[in-house]
Amino acid sequence: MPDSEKPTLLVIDGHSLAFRAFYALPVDSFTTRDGQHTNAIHGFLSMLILLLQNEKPTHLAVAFDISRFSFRTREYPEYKGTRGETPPEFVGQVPLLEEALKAMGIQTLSKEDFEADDILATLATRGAAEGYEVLVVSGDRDAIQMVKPGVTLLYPNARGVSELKRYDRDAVMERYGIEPEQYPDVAALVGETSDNLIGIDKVGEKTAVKWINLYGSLQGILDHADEITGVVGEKLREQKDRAIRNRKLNHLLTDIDLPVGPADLARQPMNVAAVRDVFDRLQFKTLLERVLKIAAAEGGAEAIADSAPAAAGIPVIRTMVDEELGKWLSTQSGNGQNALGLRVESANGVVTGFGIGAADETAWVPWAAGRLDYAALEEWLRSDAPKVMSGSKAQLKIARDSGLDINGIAYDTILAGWLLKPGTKSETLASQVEYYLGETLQQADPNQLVPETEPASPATEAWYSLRLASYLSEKLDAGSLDVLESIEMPLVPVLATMERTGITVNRGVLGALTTDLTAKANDVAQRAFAEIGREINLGSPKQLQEVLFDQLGMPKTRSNKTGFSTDAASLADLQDLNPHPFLDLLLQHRDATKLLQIIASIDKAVDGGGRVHTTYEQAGSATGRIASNDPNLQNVPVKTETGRIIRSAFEAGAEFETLLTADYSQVEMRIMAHLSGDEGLIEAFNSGEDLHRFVGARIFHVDPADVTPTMRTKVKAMSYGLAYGLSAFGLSKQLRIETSEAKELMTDYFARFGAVREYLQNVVEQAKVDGYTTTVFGRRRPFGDLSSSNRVLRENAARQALNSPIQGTAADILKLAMIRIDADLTRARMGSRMLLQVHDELVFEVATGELEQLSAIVRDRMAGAAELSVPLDVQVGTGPNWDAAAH
DNA sequence: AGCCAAACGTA
DNA sequence: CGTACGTTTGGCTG
Repeated sequence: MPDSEKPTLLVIDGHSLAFRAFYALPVDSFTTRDGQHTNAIHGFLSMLILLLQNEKPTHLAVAFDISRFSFRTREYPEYKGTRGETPPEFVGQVPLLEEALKAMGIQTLSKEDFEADDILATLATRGAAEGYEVLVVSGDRDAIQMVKPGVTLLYPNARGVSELKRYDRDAVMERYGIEPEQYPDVAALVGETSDNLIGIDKVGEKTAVKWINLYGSLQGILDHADEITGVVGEKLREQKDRAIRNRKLNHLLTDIDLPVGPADLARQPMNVAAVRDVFDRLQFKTLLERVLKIAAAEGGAEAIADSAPAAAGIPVIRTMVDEELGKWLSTQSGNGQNALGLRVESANGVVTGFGIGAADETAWVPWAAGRLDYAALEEWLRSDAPKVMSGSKAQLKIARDSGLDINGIAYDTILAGWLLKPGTKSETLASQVEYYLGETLQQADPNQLVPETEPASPATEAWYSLRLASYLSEKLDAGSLDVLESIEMPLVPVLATMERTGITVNRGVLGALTTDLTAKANDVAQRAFAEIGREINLGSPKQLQEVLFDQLGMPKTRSNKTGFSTDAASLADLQDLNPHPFLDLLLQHRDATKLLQIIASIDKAVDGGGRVHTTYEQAGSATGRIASNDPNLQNVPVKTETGRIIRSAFEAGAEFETLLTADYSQVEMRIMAHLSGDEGLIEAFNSGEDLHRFVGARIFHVDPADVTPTMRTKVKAMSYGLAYGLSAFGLSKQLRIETSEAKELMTDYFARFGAVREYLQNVVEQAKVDGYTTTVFGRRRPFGDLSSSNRVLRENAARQALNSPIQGTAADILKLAMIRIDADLTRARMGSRMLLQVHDELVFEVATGELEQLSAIVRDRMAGAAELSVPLDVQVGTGPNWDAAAH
């Protein structure tokens, strides 16, 4: 059999290669935003990808050492003893690497008490005997002994892992002048510093090779030790035990017991979704593409073969209307008792049909406005008969745009998947089918005019939604399921209504402000240029760095990836240390351009009716909050005078009496009081006194009336910071006070409100045990890094963990309030409408004559959304615009 | 064109 | 060395 037709078995020493990569690539350039180091993973994977492309292995495995201890260290405790502690930056990367390999369908092997090289040697021996072309990848020189006909060693050169040198028998002969199997004899004589194996003094590679060629083997040399003259001969006779010991230790075992043999290592198809998931987390953009290309190339035939049985499992699609459909619907749904999958299909925002999925049958219902034979369908859609969807809010909006309302949306697989894994970016139906069911949902390729494969029918999509729902419900714990059913699902139609309603924006106000700010920005820019004698792009941090640190020679600020920071805090520091008019002008320019940018993003979103419609991302945040985008109406300026002018452009619609805003005051602090049970804090909220004044009085031992504004500022910053895991250092930075004073402030705080500290510590401890945190309502957020050996990762995770129950509970509370307010508005058939949600605030449009009624409902529902050990305080304000309605 | 980092707006 | 987001910009990469 010619070589090209032999199966190729590729076996890799995972640790040695990853370790090489770790030292070959700079740690700093390979770090995720979260602080996870990835250089070893990156180096390893890029090498692996090259190997997959170039060698096209049919069989593949990566072997890892389990620990640094093996039968060799038992025999000789000093073995590898010179190696210092493995750097923690490296250790943390190995599990992630293993995860990536698993996603790529690559088997990893390890065996207690043995080293990876023993696994490789065993597999190489068996592979060669079974007719494989074996490629061994290892950075350990001992691996040379594995080389023989059918076994080639790929050895990384000094420059890292990007280039591998091929050692077959001839290459070993050429490089070392001996047969591969003689290499351990040479190494035994010379010694191996990296393994802490000392050789014979005065014997180097040259001498050892000469002897081997003379006497054939180490044994031969020892047998003829008397014939060797000179000092080396003496040393050999004196120290021959070393060589014997070394030879014993560097012999790789070729017959260890492994659970798998070469044949079991056949390449497996990649789990594309899992690959995406891991690579996304590692922030490997280019590598992901290269891997996906390989997956497509090699998985093509297999993937189709794999999906064939699944495809056969997809029920036949029936196309029905009217009476026939009515009968089918009532049968399949058990008269509205059983959930059916539903998919609203649309083109250019207009409904074109509905896919409906039952357990074993699916239906496609084409739809066109105004036709009469859809009575049964419309009745079912409108009814409370349960429906399972994927991405229901967008579909609901489109249906409503076409005059069809949908009730009974009981389950959304996207929201369920998010509750299972909050913090990962939100999924699509196709990605869920792939990830959870391991099947492929054919999708329309927007880049191809004539698609290669027919996209799945909406009926099939509906059927998949139904299957996913039962799968995901199994996976979700009771608390998360309760959050899904009692919070997230009821919120869907509420958000859909808010989005469709939008809010009126006065473009005149925005236009006038744009004119002013543009003039201001230009003026400030010109004056800034005059200060530095040249024109630069003030929006370019890079150019600013040149001006500040090179041209003006200012002291260096805190460093970031591109050099030194020019953010507002750094510029303020510079203004203190090295006052210069340019700094203030720059800040003014930043301010003006930022506002202009926000205005522009709002302005371009205004529709023909003068309203702006944001889109709420319900499955976007890790804590349970809702996000707003396109445009983001949750970051409209409010803190500055000019910012408030922007807010004043948001007005009540022409037919409405006024805007009403309602927000929770200090909701997160109240939740902290509740969760910690701190009696001091609870008393603070029950006393009716201003919170920060109350706390300040306790900390500084003065009467509430004597709390100065400075004291109050400090207390306020600290109180809020606590819920974020603020350190004394961070507090000192923010308040621009000495670290010692900040430390004292915190000590004094905890002396008075000790249960708060206890609670915060406890949250992290509990999360470490459970692997997740929980809100008051049962929403979970998983944490994996709380026990990480990487300090940055661990401490980041701890801060997130202590904040999540607080922020998440606040999110749950407002969501519940929204659901109940919406229900009240509907029940009372009111004309007033809920427009915006900004985390702890709601904005309403008040219909004429409804102000009192609405105000009462909003107060009642917001204050009553949760029963905490402290009251929920709601502030309500009204006015013609968002600014005026604030209080 | 697409992606990243920086910067900054909100709660 | 403070949580959670989204958007824009400049600048680099392909």
